Amino acid sequence: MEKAPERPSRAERSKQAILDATRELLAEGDARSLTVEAVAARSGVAKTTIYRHWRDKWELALDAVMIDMLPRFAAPDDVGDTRKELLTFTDSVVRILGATQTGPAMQGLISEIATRPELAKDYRKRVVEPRREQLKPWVERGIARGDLRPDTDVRLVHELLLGPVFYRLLLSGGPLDRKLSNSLVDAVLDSFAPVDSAKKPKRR
Amino acid sequence: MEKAPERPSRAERSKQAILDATRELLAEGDARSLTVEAVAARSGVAKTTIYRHWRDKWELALDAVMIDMLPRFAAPDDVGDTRKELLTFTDSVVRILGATQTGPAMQGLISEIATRPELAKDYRKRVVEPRREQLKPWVERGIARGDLRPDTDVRLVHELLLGPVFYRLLLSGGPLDRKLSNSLVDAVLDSFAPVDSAKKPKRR
Amino acid sequence: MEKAPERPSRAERSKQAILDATRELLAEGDARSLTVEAVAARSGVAKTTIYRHWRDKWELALDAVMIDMLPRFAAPDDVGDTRKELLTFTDSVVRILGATQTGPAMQGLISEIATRPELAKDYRKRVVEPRREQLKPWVERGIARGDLRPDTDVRLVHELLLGPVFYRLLLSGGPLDRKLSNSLVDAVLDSFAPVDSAKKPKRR
Amino acid sequence: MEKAPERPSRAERSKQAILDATRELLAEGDARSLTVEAVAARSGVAKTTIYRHWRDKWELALDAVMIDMLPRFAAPDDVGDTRKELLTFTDSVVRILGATQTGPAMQGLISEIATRPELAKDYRKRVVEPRREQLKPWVERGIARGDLRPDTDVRLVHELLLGPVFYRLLLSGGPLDRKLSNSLVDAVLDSFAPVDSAKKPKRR
DNA sequence: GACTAAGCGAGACGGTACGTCGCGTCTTAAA
DNA sequence: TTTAAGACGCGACGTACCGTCTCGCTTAGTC
Repeated sequence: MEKAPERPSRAERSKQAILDATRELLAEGDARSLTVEAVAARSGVAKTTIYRHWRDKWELALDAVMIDMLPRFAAPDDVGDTRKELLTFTDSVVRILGATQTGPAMQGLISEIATRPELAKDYRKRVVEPRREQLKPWVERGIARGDLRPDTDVRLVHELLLGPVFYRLLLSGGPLDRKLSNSLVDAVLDSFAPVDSAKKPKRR
Repeated sequence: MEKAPERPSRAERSKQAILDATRELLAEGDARSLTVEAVAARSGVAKTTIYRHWRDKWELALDAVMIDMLPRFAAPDDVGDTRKELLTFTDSVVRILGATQTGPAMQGLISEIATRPELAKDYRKRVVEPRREQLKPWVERGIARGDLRPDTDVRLVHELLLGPVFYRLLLSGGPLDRKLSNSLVDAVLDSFAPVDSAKKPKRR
Repeated sequence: MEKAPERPSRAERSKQAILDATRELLAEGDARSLTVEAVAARSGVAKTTIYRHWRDKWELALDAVMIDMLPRFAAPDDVGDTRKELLTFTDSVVRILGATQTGPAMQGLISEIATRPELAKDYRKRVVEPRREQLKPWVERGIARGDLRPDTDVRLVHELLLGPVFYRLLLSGGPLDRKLSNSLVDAVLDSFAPVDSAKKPKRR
Repeated sequence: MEKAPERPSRAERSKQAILDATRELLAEGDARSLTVEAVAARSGVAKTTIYRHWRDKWELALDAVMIDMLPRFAAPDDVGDTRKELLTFTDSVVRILGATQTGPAMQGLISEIATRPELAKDYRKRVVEPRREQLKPWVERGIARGDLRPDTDVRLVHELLLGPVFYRLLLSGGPLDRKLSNSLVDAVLDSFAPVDSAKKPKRR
């Protein structure tokens, strides 16, 4: 006989409740003011249960942030236009950080990520590297199309596109908007343009 | 008769002792594990005295970090070579963050800077803006020499040069070295090269 | 099968440890020099735990003092002799204040009791009133026996017997001894003697 | 030529300002909440100056209280009526403690007086003993008039009259009013009435 | 009538304890 | 057996006042 439609286990259910509560709380304040006690209260779960699943509140916060962040990564579809593709990539990040609760959350979380090896490793594995891998086919198609130099370094492209975004989020306070994405993509396209590229007009 | 060489006031002396102790402690751990109590103990100063001069440990930490950071800013001397000049600018930052205690300190401090308006404002006024102002004459000379386009945006140059550095420091974990500075300067020079620049060989 | 002899709960155990430590410390100094931090250290309990059970050190001190004071109240047994009964009452107080650590403790505590309504209320409810109630049957028997006037005011008797004792403890510094109790009881017996009492010799 | 009317020295003037400010502050709160800093601010005097004249705030507070208390002692005039005389004595204390700021001040001060030998000594010398001396002629006249027994103990009379007053002020919280003074004087008169006194009606 | 040293205001300092917060652990009782 | 509920040990926080210590400026009193 068929099993009922997979009611999640008790453990799964409380895990979910915890993550939901965490995301709610992150949306209300920033990660710095997140409190395990508040998460427990909000989710109706005992503090003990939280610690059963996460080492501490930072790992929990990182997990919660990822839930909102990961699904927003743009898929590396081929739309036949390198600029458009890079813009899709860059702008998805700009919007996540600039227009959702993920921005403030990352602001509060970043010190923990930067200073704790486990968190840093986790973040790189789940975010930095996937995003780099995702960028790769786009860059490769750009090279194939003659929009980028054959020796274009994906890593550097990645850093030139996202570094300034985080710099604004964390330090300079500049606006995270479409203009930024555009400028960054332009800069990268110019920077890695083939040496012998026809002197076509460079700006949109 | 000559005056004695101006012994600093008591207030100045304890302020200095506090800042020194803070810098020592930052050098030993990161900013996250900095403790007002430890600063007091190390400096031989009462906790109260620390709170008399700084709102909280983060403002203290920021001040202490600046002491090490600000004097390291390269002076915008004219050496007649735009690449060299931009490299001086970029590399000074890379070295401060990559080879001194300022790197770890900033890692622990950044969440506070990013989330607290007063700290953010202070940081921008004392670091971001001066650095941008400092970059301006270099960029202007680059334009004058025909190495950069006349419409080159100093702000964007600033962000393209430093954003990736912080991205490595905080998230991607990539190396902060001479190679990075070089790549960034190359990218910027290519990106903002005049449209009609002679097709001289682009790399060193 | 028999249950084990009810090991007290953790909460009870730490409460007890706190009270014990407090009583020890009160015995060593007076209530004014009592420190929550010292109580915590002595009892091996966290400061927080103390504040979980008592608003502040004064409520704790009062509780601790009561532990030593309350069980010493003499029971209002009928021994057939009004003088003896009143003496028992008075002397129990004189001895508690004069010969145990309760005296010094009360000296340090009294300002708080006198100035803080909650403490005052607590003290009256737990000490003043019970003691007055306790005195009542003795006075009533005294009236029945013809040793006291029928309109003898228990409250006033109470105050005449104890007021001078506290006055010595707190202000005049006179000795708290058997002689005092005797004098006070004599005074009260004379004061409230029936108008028509036979002119029996008035002193012992 | 005549000297101007003796302008007090600077030291005297600031001493006075300090005492005035202290009395004002005592009138606003109780002695427990008195702070040296507030006294300095209110009197426009430096903290140092306060400590030049008083060991600590308690000695200052005691001095300030005495200023209000001492002049209120009733003079032991002979009005030809023992009851009236004792009532004058008792009621002056009841009114000082019950109707002026001296009551609350004493409540906050008493623990210091009781626990610190210097303060206790000072208080006894300036208040307890003078008051006892003052009571003496009244008692003696009472004996001479046949209202009191020849062996009447002034000290005990003193304690029976004032002990209950302080007991109410500090612990029982009963009213400090004319009724109390009356009851106490009655009790004392009855208590120390000559053995062979005519059985005159005992109450007013 | 100017000079000088004591006394003063202002206010920072070292210090003790306060009462609070949030962490991560441990206990207890119920489901 | 796993969980919710919640007390606990701990470490640091930022605050309040204490009593002390400079530091110039005033202010009497002395030459």
